[in-house]
Amino acid sequence: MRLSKMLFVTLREDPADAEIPSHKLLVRAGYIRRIGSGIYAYLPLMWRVLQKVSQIVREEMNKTGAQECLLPQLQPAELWQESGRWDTYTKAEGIMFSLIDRQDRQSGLGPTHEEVITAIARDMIRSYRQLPINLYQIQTKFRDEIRPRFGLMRGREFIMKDAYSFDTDEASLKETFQDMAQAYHNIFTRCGLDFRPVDADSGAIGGAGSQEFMILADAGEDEILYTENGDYAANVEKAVSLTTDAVASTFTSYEKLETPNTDTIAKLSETFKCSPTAIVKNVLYETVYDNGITVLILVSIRGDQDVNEVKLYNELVKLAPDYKAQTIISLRVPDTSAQQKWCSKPLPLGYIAPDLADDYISITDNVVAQFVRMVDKTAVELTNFVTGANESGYHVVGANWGDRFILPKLVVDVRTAKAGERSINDPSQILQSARGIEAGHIFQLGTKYSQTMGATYTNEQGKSEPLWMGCYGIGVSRIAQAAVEQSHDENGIIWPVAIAPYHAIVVVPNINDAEKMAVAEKIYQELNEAGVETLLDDRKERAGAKFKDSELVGIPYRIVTGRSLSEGKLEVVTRATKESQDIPVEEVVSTVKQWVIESKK
RNA sequence: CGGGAUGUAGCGCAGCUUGGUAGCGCGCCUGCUUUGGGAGCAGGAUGUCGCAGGUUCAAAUCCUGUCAUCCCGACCA
Repeated sequence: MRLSKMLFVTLREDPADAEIPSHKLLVRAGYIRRIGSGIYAYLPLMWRVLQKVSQIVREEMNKTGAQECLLPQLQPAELWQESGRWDTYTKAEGIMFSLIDRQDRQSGLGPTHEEVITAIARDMIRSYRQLPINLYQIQTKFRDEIRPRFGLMRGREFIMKDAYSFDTDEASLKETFQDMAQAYHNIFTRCGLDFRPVDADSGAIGGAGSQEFMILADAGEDEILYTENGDYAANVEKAVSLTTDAVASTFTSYEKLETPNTDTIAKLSETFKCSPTAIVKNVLYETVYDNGITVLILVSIRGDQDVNEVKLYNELVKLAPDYKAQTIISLRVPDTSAQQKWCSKPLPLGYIAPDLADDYISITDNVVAQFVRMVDKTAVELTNFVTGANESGYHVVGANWGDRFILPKLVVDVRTAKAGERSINDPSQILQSARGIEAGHIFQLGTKYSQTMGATYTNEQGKSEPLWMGCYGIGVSRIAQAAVEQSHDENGIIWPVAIAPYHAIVVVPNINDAEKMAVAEKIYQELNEAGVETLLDDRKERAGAKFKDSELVGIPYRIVTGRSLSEGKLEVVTRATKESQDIPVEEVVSTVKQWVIESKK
C-alpha cells in the first residue's frame, strides 16, 4: 500500500478525550476515531491489526478442533427469559441494550451468546456420539456500559471471540477447559504479549472454575497477585493468602471504655496502643436482591483487614434463596441518605459491635428486619479483642466470642488479600502485585444453562443427561489496544511483528530524486512479493515528517532509500530497538523477510 | 446514579469575569524556495460559538432549560 493513496491522517497533538497512552496513540496514529461514547470506527490500519489478531485466534481455536460459526446479535427476549437472565441483564444497572420492534417484539443486542448457543445445542445435539463439540465465533458484541472509557478498552461495542463447548460430563469438560487454557496460552504468546493467566471470579456468568488471561500493563483495571515462582496467580477479587499472625491482645478482662473521637481503626489502635489485629471491625453493607428485598449485612473482620466486596457479593448470592430471590442487584456501604430509608435511630458509626441490635432497622416493607451477621475467618480466632460498644464514643476491650458476643453462624472468607502476604500454596513465597488488562476469560459453566433451558443428550445407557458446558472469551479489540499499552515509547507505538498492520515501511526521504524513488519502488514491490507486508511512503512530505509518522504508527521495520544508496546500501531501522544498519540493496529483502519470520517464532 | 468539568474551524485551545457581531497554533488549499528528524516566505478557504428559550438596541459572553462528551466514584462477561 502506498501512503499517498491511503486514508492516513496523523495528529500532532493528543486528542482531548483520551487519557491513557494507548488510546492517545491509536487516535493520533490514525487507527481509530470515536463516533460516540464507547463507539469507535476501526480505520484501515486498525482493521488489519484486528484481522491479524483474529487470524491467530482462529488458527489456535481450529487447532483444538473447535468450529467457527456466526451467531445473531439481535436476540429475542424469550430466549433470555428462559435462562432467567433477561431481568438481570436489562434491569436497572443491566448491561444489555434492549429494544422493541414494530411488531412489539422485545429483543436484545447480544452482550454474550450462551442463550443462543444453548438453544442451538438443544435443537441439534442429540447423542453422546456428537460430543464433545466446541463452537466459536468472532464478532461484535454490545454492552451498555455505564461508563465506557479508555478507547477500545471498555467500549459499548467491541470485537470478541467467544466459544462454547459441550461435553458429556464434568471430567470431559475439564479436559476441554485445559485445551482452551493451552490455546489461550498459545494465542497470547503468538501475539507477542506479556501476559499471565490468573484464577478469577466467575461473576454474573456463573459456573465453577474460571481463569482470566491478563495482559500486564500499568493502566490495567485489575490488580493481580502472584508469586515469583509462578505457583500462584489470581485476580485480587478472588485471591486468597495466609494472613499475617495477629498480635496477642494486651487486655485480659472485659471492660467498656470511653474512647471519644476514635471512629477509625487507626485512631483506635493509637488510643489503646494495641495492634489493629487485636480489633474486630464491623462493617455494615446494604444489598438489594432482584425481587426488591433489601437486606442489611454486618460483617465482622479483623481490624487490619479489608472486606473484599466481590467475595461478599458471592456469599450473599448464596443466601438469595432465603429471600426467594435469584441474584443481587446492588451491594454497597450505605451512605447517610441510604441509611435514612431503613434506620429507626442514628447508627453508632465507628462504634458498631458484632451484636448491633436489630431494632436499628425500622419495620418496613421490602426490608428484612434482622441483620445478616457474618464473621470473616480472620476474626474468629481472636481473643480478648477490642470492638465497638454500640454507643458513640465507647469501645469494649477484652471481649471474646461465645462470651460477650455470639459468634455468627456464617463464618466466611471475605477478606481482601494483599501483596506482601504469604502464598497458601507455598508459605515461603510472598505475593507480588501487578496491574493487568483482562483480555481473555475462560469458564466452566457446568449444567447451569443446559438445565434451565432443557439442553440434553442421550448417553450410552440411553438416558437423557444435561450437557456440560464451558465458555471462553477473548477481547479481540481489547488485545489490540492492550498491545499498544504494553508496547510504546515517547515516539509512538511499537507493534509486536505478529499483529502489526504492516511488517515494513519503505521511506523515500525525497520523492523528487528519481533514482532513489526507483529503488524504493523496486524494494517495495519485492518485499511484498516475498510476503513481507510493506508500505511505501511516497507522500510529498519532508523526511523528518515521514520518520516521525513511521515511528508513531509503529511499523516494525523501516527501510530508507537515502544517503547510503550511493554505496549500494539501504538503511534499515528496527522500530523497537531504534537500531539502524546499512544493508546492501540486494540483501535487504531476504534479510527483512528473515527478521519477520524469526520474530514470529 | 452521586461528585467534578467541558462544549468556539478538521484537531488542540484563547475569548466569557466587565455584552458591541470571533481569534491563535497545528492541519488544509495555491505559489516560490527548501529537501535526513514534524521546513521558510507569500497568499487563501473553513464557524448554525452544542441545542432551545429568555433578558437586551445588541448575546460566544448574562439567565433558564436541555443535550452531548470527559474525569473521579458506584457498576463491569
